[in-house]
Amino acid sequence: MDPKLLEIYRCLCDETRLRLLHLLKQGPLCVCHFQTILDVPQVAISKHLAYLRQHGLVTAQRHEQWMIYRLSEPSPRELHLQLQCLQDCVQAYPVFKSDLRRLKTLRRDCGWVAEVASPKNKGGRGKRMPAACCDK
Amino acid sequence: MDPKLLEIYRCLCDETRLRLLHLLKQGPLCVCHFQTILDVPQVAISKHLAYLRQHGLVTAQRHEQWMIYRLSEPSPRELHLQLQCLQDCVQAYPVFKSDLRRLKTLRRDCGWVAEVASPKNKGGRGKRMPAACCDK
DNA sequence: TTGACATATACTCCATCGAGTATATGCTCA
DNA sequence: TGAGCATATACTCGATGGAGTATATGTCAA
Repeated sequence: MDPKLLEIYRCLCDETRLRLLHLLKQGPLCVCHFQTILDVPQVAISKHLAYLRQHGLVTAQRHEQWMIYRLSEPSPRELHLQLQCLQDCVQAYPVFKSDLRRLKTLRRDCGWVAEVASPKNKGGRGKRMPAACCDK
Repeated sequence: MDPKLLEIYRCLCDETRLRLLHLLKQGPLCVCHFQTILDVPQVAISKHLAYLRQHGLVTAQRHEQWMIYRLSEPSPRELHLQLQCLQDCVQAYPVFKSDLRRLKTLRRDCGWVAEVASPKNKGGRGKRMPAACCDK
């Protein structure tokens, strides 16, 4: 059996990874933002992101000192369906809601996040990330 | 975090369990039919069904010497969504197609399966299961 | 070039999982 | 009551997963 679907499910059966994917569904993010939002030790975030990367769900790209993670594009059909379903399921769980709330705050306060998340406004693309990212 | 969603994902990250759930989505089945369809050792089927039962995805009911498994009713929202999504994802995988094919054969040959699966035709409900179920 | 920061990797420990084998339980029928 | 069938449980073993700690790597800026 094509391992894809199983791989996806294995990626989805950890709370931290669910939260990471849920956030990534809103747009690319760097590790330090995940740390801020999830309030989980750096090493855990990093390892879970590595896991997701090894299984092809996300890709990473260095930008100066920061690693930017985003969902794989183009996403295979199963992944797309699963992430949509996750999105629907997650409504009832407070953690995900508060993650979203924190993400919005970050977007407001950190020019960079807002910009990468919705790349329509390209003014200053890649130039607005402050020294410690968003003055974290 | 309410463990429900994670529990569901953990149940979904094994191929045998995916196949079991996929079949149960079509209607109740007894263990011997799972064996016939999946061609997997009895003990494996039994243990995976126990796993699904422990996590509330399926229920079991004895009928004479046979154990009839069915999806939990009413299914919680997440489970419903997930099983629907599984259904969609699974289209591309030959295993699941051939499982369905075998299920249809069983329904044709085994009065009992056909009857339990679509309980509209109630004639002889519970009486038509032959000695060794469907003469397997 | 040194120090600070962001992130990744290596290593250990413990829990869980899945497969296999053997055996137990529950039911039916002769 | 004993045999046979359907199913479940106990036990072992090896693989994988997740947490924590320590350390390495890559980048920037002074």
